[in-house]
Amino acid sequence: MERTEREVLKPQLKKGLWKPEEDLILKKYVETHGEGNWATVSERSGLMRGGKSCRLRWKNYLRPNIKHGMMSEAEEDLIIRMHKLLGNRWSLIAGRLPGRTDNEVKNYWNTHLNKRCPQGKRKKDDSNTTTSTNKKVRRSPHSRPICSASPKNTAGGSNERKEEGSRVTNPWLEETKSFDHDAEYPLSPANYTTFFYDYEPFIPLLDSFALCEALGCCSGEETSQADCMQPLMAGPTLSVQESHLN
DNA sequence: AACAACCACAACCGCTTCACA
DNA sequence: TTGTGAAGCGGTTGTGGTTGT
Repeated sequence: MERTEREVLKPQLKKGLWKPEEDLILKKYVETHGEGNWATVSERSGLMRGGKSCRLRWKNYLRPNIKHGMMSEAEEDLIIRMHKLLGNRWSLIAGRLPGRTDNEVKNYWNTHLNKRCPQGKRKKDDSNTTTSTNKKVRRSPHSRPICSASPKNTAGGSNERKEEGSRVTNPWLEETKSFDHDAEYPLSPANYTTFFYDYEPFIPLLDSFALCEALGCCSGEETSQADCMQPLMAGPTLSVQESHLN
């Protein structure tokens, strides 16, 4: 078996599942030195793991207050509604679920909830979707997410940041202006299987109460939008809604 | 019992964005 | 203003357990 260039360059890095003793080392290291500087963790802690791997392991598994196990019905319901609203923005959704990580939410969606959305389920032979064979190919910004009317981001990148960004134009919206194939759904080119917005800042344009409605958090008795959203604002993020409410 | 198929989740990968020199 | 490393993100793959034949 030929070794890849990466393996030659970093032959010492271990991959695969973490062992309990490795967890212990990482946990002790972070407790002593704090989070951050992940690139140096391997050499300073003695772990034969890459910084990325250490960071992920800490973030998704070892960090205090991480909740493991079954999702409650409330959590599940919130994921569904948030996903409907935000699309595959797992970190944002996870931010609403104390103790849950983006990876966990993402996995839960893909393995449990996605099944309930058959029309959006990816097919292996669907040329519009990303498969193992086209993984390296940069995804078109117009690629559809599964089963959602969502502000899908383009491949990679942190999406919250984009919302705060100064980008004003959106190639997707610009391009749709010239679409003339479907008057009823001007934002939904015919070859896209589901309707969604590909423009992050669309969210602030949402009426707050519409947002509440989508999330089902309004009882009608709240005195303000902030009160209404309060139960969903437990986490540290969701800057979109928060900023919109302020 | 042995094997295959399926499922759930952990981990990896490639990319973008940010912070800072 | 630009370059670079670190961090964060979502998509995808790998692995181990479970179920069916």
